[in-house]
Amino acid sequence: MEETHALFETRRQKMLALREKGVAPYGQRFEATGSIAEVRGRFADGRCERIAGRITAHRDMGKSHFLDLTDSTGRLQIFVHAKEVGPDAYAIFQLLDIGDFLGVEGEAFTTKTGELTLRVKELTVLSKALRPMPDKWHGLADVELRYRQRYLDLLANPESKTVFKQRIAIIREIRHFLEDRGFLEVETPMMQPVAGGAAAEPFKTHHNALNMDLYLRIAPELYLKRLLVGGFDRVFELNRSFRNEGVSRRHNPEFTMLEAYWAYADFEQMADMVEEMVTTIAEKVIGTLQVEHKDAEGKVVRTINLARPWRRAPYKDLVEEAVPGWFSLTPEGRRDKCRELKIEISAEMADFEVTQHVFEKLVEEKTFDPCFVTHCPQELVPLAKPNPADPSVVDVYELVMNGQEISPGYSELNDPIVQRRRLEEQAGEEKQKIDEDFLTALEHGMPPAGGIGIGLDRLTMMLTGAESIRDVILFPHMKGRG
RNA sequence: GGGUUGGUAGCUCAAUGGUAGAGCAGCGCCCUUUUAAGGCGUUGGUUGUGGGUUCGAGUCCCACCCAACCCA
Repeated sequence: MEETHALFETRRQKMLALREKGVAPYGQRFEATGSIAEVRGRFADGRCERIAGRITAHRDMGKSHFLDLTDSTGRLQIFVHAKEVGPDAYAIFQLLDIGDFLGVEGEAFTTKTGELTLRVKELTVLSKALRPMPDKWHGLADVELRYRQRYLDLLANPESKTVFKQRIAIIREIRHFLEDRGFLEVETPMMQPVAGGAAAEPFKTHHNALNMDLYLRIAPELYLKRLLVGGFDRVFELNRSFRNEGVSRRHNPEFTMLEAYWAYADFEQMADMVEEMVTTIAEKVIGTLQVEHKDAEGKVVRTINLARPWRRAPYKDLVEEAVPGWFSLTPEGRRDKCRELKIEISAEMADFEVTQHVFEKLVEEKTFDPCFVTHCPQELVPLAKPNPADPSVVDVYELVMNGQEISPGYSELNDPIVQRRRLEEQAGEEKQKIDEDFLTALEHGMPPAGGIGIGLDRLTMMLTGAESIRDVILFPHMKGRG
């Protein structure tokens, strides 16, 4: 797209022509009498108003021109006629295009077709657009352009804008919900000397002045727990974490996570809270507990029922439901069963991994209504507290919905000796991966606590019906153009 | 990483191996109440990039780039 392109050049010439007429093509502040929605709301024939917005349509009738002016609150038709604005302003008007920003002053009237309109008396050029807008009727369909040039997607596709407004509302309501319950929002380091709190590959960076390597956090967990040690009983953080792994429909290298910790609570109270939080938000933001997911043609492909109470079931029961008799089989019998069910497994997999694979394929991917999976095997969640009655399982829930894992919740491990042993086992030879400062904090005493993590991007996908994480992240990660 | 599909004008899309087209946008003209305004005319292309086959390639073959989907 060279800048000598004819469409670009035509608009650039118009911009220069404006300058020659003494009109600044990139204007100053403009005092409107109200937003377009406000002006619409108090519309009365004969009333004088000043509005500003982008020109989004132009219907040229010869001497009469009807244009749409659009701001973030809505659209209003304006009427431009040489007799109303005078010859000088009309000459300026003829240098304007769809996409330009314009301020106008005019008198309200209603056309014979009933359209609310401003009869323009005075116009102020606010900004000249040098590149054309996307197709007004078809919008911007090219998914690659929609992601790479999100501003065009937002301008051309109203449904895309709606999803992002819903995302903003979801995040706002989560904050309200937690603050109402006495949780304090905190900020902890995104650059950490040791990337802890999850098993994931971190991004590495370097601090020049201190000559030290740092990692972008893969989770805020270990710092939030330090705050429990420090006497903050209810804390949460709602912000970005980073994982240096693949990009897919469900993964973006930077993603938004909510983590919350509640002293003296356990995983079941956390499950209660998550259930209440998600249903409250769904009702406030989406307006329903029956969330519809549609295909490209607009046909409903599934409906997620968020009505309470949400199902809670032990991991083993769910696997048995999917494959009756699974836990009576020998390890070899389970592998045979997988072949029979056409579930791919590899020879190196441990037995618990084979079961987990069956869980993912036959339970997780087929569970659309929310379900708290409890009593997960200890091997799957090495950092969690063992269940007092059955040490082979841990006091953890995994919330599954929309075919994905959305949120884990723990009764947090607060025994510093056991925590050290677990971290050492996890780190193996790589002792530098152990956050000693965190272990020191635990040794000073951390109250028993419940904790949760929720992937905000996936939660937003579930609530808005988006099928790709790129549809809920304004500027998703993309490869450089070749 | 593997497979499938796709990339053509600013945008949305066509085009049996045989002259690269339409709608919108743009440009010019007509029109004083339009709603995707309308009418007449018109500009605009290294068909993702680089090779190859062929008398002739958007189309067939190879490599690469980017994207979507599926799989790992």
